Amino acid sequence: MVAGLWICYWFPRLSIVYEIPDLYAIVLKSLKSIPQGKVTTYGEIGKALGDKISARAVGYIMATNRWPDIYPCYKVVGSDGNIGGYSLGTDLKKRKLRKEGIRIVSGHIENLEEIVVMSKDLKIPPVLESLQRLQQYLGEKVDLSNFYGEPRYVVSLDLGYINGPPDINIATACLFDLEENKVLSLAISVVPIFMPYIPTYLAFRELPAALLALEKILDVRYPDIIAVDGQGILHPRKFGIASHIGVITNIPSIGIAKSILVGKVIGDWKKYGELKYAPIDLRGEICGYVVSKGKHKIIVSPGHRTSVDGALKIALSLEWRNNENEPYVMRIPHIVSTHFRKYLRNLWRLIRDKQTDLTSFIS
DNA sequence: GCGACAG
DNA sequence: ATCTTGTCGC
Ligand SMILES: [Mg+2]
Repeated sequence: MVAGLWICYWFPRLSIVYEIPDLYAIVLKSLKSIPQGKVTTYGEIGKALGDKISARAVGYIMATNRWPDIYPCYKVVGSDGNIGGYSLGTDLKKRKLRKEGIRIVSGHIENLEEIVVMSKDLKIPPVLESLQRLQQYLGEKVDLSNFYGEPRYVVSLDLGYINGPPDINIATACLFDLEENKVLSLAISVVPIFMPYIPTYLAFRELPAALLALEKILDVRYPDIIAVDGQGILHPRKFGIASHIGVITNIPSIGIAKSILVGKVIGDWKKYGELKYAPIDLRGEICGYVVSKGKHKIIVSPGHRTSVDGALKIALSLEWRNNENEPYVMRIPHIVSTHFRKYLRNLWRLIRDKQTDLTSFIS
């Protein structure tokens, strides 16, 4: 009997989750239609998906292909003609390509333009275009006027990953009382996901697990605001994951990230107690701020029903502990997700390897 | 060739 | 984001 550890889960009620494509299946299945003697590139597949920025994610899907005999990922090479990597060895990739009559000189295909299958000829629907349109459509609903009053109850959201495939998300939603500075509730979700990380499409990777945990917390209490690990409107389409969660729940939200996706810090730092902050410009508009404490920094931007200044004001009010790299309220879901991930990983290793220690592990 | 790319 | 031990800095 093969060892197993199964986590049972259900989908969030919010319907966006059903629109998220299985990029692994789409890309892997498309490889079967590449004719003998032809190849394609990571970039062409990315273009066919609807955004060339996904080229590296395509590489990740190839690298983690568990069925190389069924899905011929050796037919995908670099756009400069370099044949690229192969988990079964680069030599085998060369041999498989040569067997189809493809000429390779020092790891390089000389006549790539003659044998490459272009994006329009790949059997791949432009799913990223649809997701981008969804971001633009929902982005028009973002409200940047500030909600009324001082926030007391906040839900902070963050995730950890177990690498697959399928990758698994562990999301933690933390209901936190800013007045008493204490945790009121935690909700943890474990969800397999079929979207790789693609810059500017992060939400579609993290939304299913994040919403599942968030919905459970909303059964306890609606918070004044949701603080999401990621960007709000500091996004090419002004619709990062914090805005996305804000709009589909219609709850005020802010994004708190550790680095910038787009935009530029404008000089002109100001002091606020132990903190310093400076505005971030996106296409001539101030869309967020960098807030720093010592060597650590966070990037804050409004998500929904919050103003840029309102988001800054909240960020400046959050408590940082010791020399930690982010405010305490954001650190909790991060730590909980990480611990839960390690717990699951250790439990799995135990089931797989050393049955006899199971009782002592659990106690 | 270099830089840029939330998690 | 994760992998992974000891090691460096405050
Ligand atoms: Mg995170």
